[in-house]
Amino acid sequence: MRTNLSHSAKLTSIKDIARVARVSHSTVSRALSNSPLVNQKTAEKIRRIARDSGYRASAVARSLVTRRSHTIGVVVTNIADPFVAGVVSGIEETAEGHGFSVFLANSNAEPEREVRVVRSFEERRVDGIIVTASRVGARYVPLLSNMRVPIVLLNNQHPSQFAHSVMIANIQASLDATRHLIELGHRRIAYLGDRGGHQSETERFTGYRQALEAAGLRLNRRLVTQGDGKPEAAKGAMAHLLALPQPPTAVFCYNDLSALGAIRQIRDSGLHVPGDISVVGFDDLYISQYMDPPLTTVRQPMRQMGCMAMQTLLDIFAEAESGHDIKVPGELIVRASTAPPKEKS
Amino acid sequence: MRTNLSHSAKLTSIKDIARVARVSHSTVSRALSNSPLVNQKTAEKIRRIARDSGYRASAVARSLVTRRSHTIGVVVTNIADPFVAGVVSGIEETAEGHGFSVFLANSNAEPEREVRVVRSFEERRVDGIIVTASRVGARYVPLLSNMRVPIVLLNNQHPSQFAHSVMIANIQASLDATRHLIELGHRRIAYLGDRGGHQSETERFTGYRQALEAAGLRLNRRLVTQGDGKPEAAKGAMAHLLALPQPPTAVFCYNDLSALGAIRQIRDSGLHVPGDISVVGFDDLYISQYMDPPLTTVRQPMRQMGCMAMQTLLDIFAEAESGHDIKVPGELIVRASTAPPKEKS
DNA sequence: CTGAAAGCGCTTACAG
DNA sequence: CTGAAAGCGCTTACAG
Repeated sequence: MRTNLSHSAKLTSIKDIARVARVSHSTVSRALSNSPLVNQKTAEKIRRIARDSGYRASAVARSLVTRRSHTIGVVVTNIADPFVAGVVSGIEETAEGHGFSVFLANSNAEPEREVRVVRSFEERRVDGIIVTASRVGARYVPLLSNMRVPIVLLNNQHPSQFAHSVMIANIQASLDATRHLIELGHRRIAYLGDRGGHQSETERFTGYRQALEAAGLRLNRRLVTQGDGKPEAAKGAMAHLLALPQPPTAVFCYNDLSALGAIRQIRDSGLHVPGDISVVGFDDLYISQYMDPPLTTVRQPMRQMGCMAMQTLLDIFAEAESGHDIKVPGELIVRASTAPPKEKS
Repeated sequence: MRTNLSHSAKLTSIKDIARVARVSHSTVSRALSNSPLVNQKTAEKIRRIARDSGYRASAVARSLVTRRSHTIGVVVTNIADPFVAGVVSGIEETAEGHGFSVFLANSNAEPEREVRVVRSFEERRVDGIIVTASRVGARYVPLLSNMRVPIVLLNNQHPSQFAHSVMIANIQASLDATRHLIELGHRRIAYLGDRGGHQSETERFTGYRQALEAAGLRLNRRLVTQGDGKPEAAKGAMAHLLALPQPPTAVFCYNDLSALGAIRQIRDSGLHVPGDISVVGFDDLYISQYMDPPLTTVRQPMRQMGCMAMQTLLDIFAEAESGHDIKVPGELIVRASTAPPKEKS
């Protein structure tokens, strides 16, 4: 006598299955979690019933008792930023590979919203949180440090001592990028930054400054300007640089999107890249190799950094507390947007 | 006598709060959900205690009893695709605005993985699912149609009749784009498609074909080629078109990323856009206006489409079952990558 | 307005 | 190997 249950009504709980299998719900629970504490035959029968009926165990009920949700929360400024998307892709990849689901929330860089989503993550009892490229200020730190779940910060403004972090080695990478321009023969090198005040910005500027210094070049404040990490603002900043009595022959940009805007402006002004002005970016977005000209830039291994952040969380869950302030080296990718300056300056 | 609880040990459940407030946990529950069934003073006291102790209600416990998780699952092929990122951004925005959290999962366009993540969403008891730009084939449909939660498909291959959908009006938009090229005077217009077989691809090709037909132009099969929606494959396909004895004077691409690759190849072959060849894309990604030349393309309101998909879900939850097969019009954005052909053909 | 009770769907000692 | 029992942290009739 076989139990044929294909296409039968859905069994929605362990009790339903227990009833048709004529065992206790404890046994069903054990069978479905492959516990050895259950007779082989019985276990198989139970599993078959579960499969045939399309039963799906409730992760929420399980979470309630195990106190582990196998869920993490990821808060990003803006998922439409290609850097962020790359990172999230890496996070999701390794999370999924370990049976974790990921909640994603945009903060739009609004402090209140960032606080709100972190709060909601707490209520959902996530096992950990990753915060990517947050620019939210100091008032955010206390909230984070009060949390009972581990937090990993990725390229964040305020690497709080309460949290673990994954960061690109901004200073060294920016130094490399700027030195590349110096070695090409440039002397009037501009820095087109992000909005001031956060760590990545400060560090990238520092690398730029150190490279000039090491080459015995004077830092010219007029060649230091700000965008906001997006093309439009960079366009404006570039226009400003081009209007200078002595415009730069090269510009190191905070990121690739800024470089995109800068190049657009250079073109609109009737000049050429790299003929008239060399441009270097930061990120190596997927599209940067297809830009015109293909962009010289610092590669951040975005996916990999996402993986690392998730792996850090997994290590912490497993209590394999290793050193968790990871510094990832950037890599200078030289393409066609940089060349020796036309004129000697 | 005031209860001062700032900095006290964390109260982790409603019972803990009940104890210090000297009421039953039922009353605490009511107070925290702003039920009118509780004395004003008592309610305030309870809320103060909760606030001061950093208490966070467990959404998982609540979900278990209410059978609503206020959670949705979003499955995407690849979050690093800028179109997808735009859509997700819209979804998240309206979800957050209505107290919903979103699970994000990449399928990498692998059928097994897509099935796996949908299954995991079921276990997590999401209230609804949005599937974006899936290319997963027919074997996926039965899984979806068996689900007990509402599903919204966004620009999907197989708009199953079991699910609701939000789709760009591919045919009309592609017709407009191709007609734009015809009106500029082009006669040898190529179509650089995606991999065959899915709906968006088929429809965009149909629009292209209809435009030619309407203008009395013959469809030339040699001018129809395939990429995979990404720049690299498009580059190869473009190289193929350029090698033709009679190369096209214009090319309509499946999407902006394909256009990016096509333009790259045209440049690498020493030709100019739009001087030698006009190029039209589809999507209007954020970067497309900054490309060189700025890209003529069909705008898909990605964020808005994401909002619509989420709103559809919200409507269904509210049982305001309206018509839920939304067709969104595309908009042709004419920029600098298209111009009249040099030679008369 | 308030509390005791039942129950959401699981897991896991505990006792056989 | 199996089942009865307790409990995870909530909500919500039900009875006062």
